[in-house]
Amino acid sequence: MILSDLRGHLESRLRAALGEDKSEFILLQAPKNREHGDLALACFMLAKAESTAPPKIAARIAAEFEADEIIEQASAAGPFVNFKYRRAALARSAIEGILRQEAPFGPSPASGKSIVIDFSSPNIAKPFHIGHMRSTVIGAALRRIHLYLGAEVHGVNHLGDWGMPFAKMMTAYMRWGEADKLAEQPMRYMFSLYIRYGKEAAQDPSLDKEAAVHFKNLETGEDNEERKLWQFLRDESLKAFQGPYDRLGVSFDHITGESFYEDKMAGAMDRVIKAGVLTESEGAGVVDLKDQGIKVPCILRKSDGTTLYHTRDLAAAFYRLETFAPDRMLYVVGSEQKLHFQQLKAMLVKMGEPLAKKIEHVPFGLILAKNPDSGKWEKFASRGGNAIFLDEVLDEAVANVRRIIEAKNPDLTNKEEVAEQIGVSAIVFNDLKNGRIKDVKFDWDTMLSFDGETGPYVQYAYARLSGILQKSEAPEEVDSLLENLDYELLADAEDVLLTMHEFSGCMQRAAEQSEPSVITNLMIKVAGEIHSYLHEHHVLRAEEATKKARIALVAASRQLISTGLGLIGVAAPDEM
RNA sequence: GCGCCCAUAGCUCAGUCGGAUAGAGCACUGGAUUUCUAAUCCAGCGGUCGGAGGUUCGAGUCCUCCUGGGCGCGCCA
Repeated sequence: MILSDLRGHLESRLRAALGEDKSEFILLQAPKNREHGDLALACFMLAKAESTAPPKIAARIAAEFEADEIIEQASAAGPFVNFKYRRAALARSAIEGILRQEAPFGPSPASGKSIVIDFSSPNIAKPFHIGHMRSTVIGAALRRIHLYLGAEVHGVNHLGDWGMPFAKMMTAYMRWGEADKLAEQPMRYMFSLYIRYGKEAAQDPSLDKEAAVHFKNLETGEDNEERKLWQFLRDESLKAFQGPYDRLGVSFDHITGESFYEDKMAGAMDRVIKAGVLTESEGAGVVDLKDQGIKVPCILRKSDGTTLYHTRDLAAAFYRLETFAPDRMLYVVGSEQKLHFQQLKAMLVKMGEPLAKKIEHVPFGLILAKNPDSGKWEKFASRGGNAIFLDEVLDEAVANVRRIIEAKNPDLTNKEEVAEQIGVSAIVFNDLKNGRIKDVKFDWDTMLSFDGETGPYVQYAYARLSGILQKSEAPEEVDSLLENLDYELLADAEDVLLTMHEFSGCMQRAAEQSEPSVITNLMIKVAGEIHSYLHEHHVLRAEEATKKARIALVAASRQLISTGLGLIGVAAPDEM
């Protein structure tokens, strides 16, 4: 049994030394300046609790602290106590933990937690454009992160396959559509009809009324024309979406769109009525939320009797609660829909449903395009037809990678495969690099730049490590790799090792805050430290014992980067 | 008008529960390669953390107000 959790070890020692009642004041933090130490305890709060001066407490804790097999020393510096790990313990815990794939470096055993993640959720009969990417890659990353942490995860693609947007498509087709063109290229053809609808509906409001009728027919009819068209377009859309999903390496546990709840909405409405919160307003069925601090009521039934987004989300929430018994229900949906989820939660609170507490909206920023005339960043308007299709972006990135490969590594064997991996990854990585709430400024130069903090930068570190490992002819088997290893010889790798130890905390934070960028940034940091280390320390030319130790370090770094990139959905080719 | 989000280096962004001297990348300048892959590394340049108050031993981080930008605000999703 190895001890991977060095911080936990120090924490429990301090709790034992200071008393359990002080445990809330034991806040360990890595000093910004690593020269101070590996972990620091700020004594301000302890000092307050004992009403003495912080430096005094710090001095006392440092003096009374006895070194052990993990902690080499504790030293007071003003109001701080700085702790330093033994370098061998630091190296051993990270390298063995990673190579043996023991939690927290490896996958955790089943936690018993169940988590539903609603993500991607594109509207059917529309092309998969750049705007759909964020929910898709953020949600997919969260799904993998929670799986790694041992949760039972239900990733749901809540397709927009019901309601008015689809009714509008239908209206356009029924007015202007031609069957043979639809059969030829369904998605492209429907998109052109959709743009036409947008233009004509702006002039002629009767189109929307017509759409409402079609929706009513769809929702009430059984085997009518609307239903057949709906089935056809849904099937075609799913086929078409598989392309981007495959390229992005995204998978779902359930593909259940809004239509899935068609027969579950009546039950949900019954619960609303039973809870006594449904009222009539201008012919519609609404739940007033003023007492919940929300001015806008929630409409569940339109005056023509048809359902809405809220009705389906309510039915979906009940269904998921009963089917998956989740601890958390995450909705990876753009920040512009914040009010919607506030209303959904408020409505459930008003109904007295504890389910409300489980619902978490995971909002993210918009993708903005630079207006060439004004120079301002603006939202992409898909209706205006200036949407950028995801395939277009990925193709462009891949083409750029091809050029770079020809320039830098023309002898690479599987160029096309690697170009696809690196190109697609660069786009995904770029999306998951910044905090999800930030708007993404879509800029071709940034998107296609592969220097510095980018996917290829991390992949390059991985490829270098792979190359060294291959040339080393080291055994693949972990036990022999670690046999008779002198960890003292890795004291010069302390920066890499300390960063490796951040993995566990980053995973927790990424999961709790639904923030995959934490992992992305850790990978940049690990890759940077590896690049620096390899520059200054030769592995294969080192003296035998040192070489053995460094090979283990290389193998562990490679494994950790592989894990991290895997979690955010970025490929790790061995050569590039 | 009301509500929510954002504002940190020229640009794009990190900054963990409030803790020591605010960090990266890009761009720019200079340097490193008979190489385990230079898609790399090292150094330099660059800051009124949007502004003003407040809380605190301590604020980029918390509170209030203001400014600028974005998003949203009943039968769309």
